[in-house]
Amino acid sequence: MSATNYPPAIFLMGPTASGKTALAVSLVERFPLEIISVDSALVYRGMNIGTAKPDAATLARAPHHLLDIRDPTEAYSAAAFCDDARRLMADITARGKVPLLVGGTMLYFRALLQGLDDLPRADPSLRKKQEIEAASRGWPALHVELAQVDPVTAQRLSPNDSQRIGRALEIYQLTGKPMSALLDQAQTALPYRVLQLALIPSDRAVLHQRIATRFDAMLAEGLLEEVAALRKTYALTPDLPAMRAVGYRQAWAFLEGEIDRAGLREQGLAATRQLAKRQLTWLRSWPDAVALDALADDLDAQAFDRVARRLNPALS
RNA sequence: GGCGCGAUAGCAAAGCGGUUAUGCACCGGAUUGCAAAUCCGUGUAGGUCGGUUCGACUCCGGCUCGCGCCU
Repeated sequence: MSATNYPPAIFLMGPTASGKTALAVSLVERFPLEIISVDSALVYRGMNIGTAKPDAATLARAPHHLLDIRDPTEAYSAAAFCDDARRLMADITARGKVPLLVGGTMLYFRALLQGLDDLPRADPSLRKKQEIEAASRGWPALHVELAQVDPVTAQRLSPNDSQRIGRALEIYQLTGKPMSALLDQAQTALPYRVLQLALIPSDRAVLHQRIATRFDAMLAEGLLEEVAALRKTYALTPDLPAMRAVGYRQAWAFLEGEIDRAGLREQGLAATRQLAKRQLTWLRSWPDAVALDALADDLDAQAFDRVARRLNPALS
């Protein structure tokens, strides 16, 4: 099957608070699309306010796949997302519809598009051991250890990059081979003709303002109560991926008495701004993205036009 | 009115008569099973006027402002 015969798919990418969900809902109402969420935090059950998860009314109009598929005590991953998303895309396509992938977790988008190399999955017990090791000897010591078995990978990592040092060590321990020797194998690129839309706000200050307004709204809607309830329902710890999410980490610190109300707001806002900045860094060098100004008055019209062209070749 | 203390980068906060404090924020970057994570990079700033000095953010004095105490 040649590339031109691949079925269509649409990506809608953008930083937090750029209006992705609203646009996605409008698109679903006008085209035969089904939404797949591309978001590492929306997968968690019970995490609604702080993740700006679409509410029930919105979901009734525009169902989203991959929401509420994990407990906050569990981990999700780029690899798990790839499996889930590819499966859903095939189902949607078989139903005669077009998958619309919406979100801001850029690593997931890239992993889906390019495929992942054949690496072993994460091993929780190994990671636990690493944590203990690192706590007593420090990550730089583990970095030195990595340099002995995988100098190539150690070279490109900072001695403090806990996560990547841990993963590289984990891969070596699981396979007996250095991570660097396992990369660049045949990855399977996504077999779809993908229209990649990127919502990029032209004015950072306006995005920051939207972030502030939204964070205050989350506080008013009961973000703290949500986190307190989660802590009662689940055996949570602050190092779980779910509790390290923006807003949740700060709410946790507040509930622990580590920061006051002002610190909660200040640190929550800063963390959200930093998240948006990192997302924009991905987008800035994204190869085939069609950039749309998230703040444009005719944003919907522009997006509808792009989507229509892709879905109805006769129009273009 | 008098006395004392202080005035340092967006915020906080040190040392120092002549080489980068530092932390946070902001900004830029990296990113292969935790990614809303993790990590990397970028700052001549010293209230104001004058003096001392080869050289002052650092010493001295005036002024302004702030804080405290006193009458």
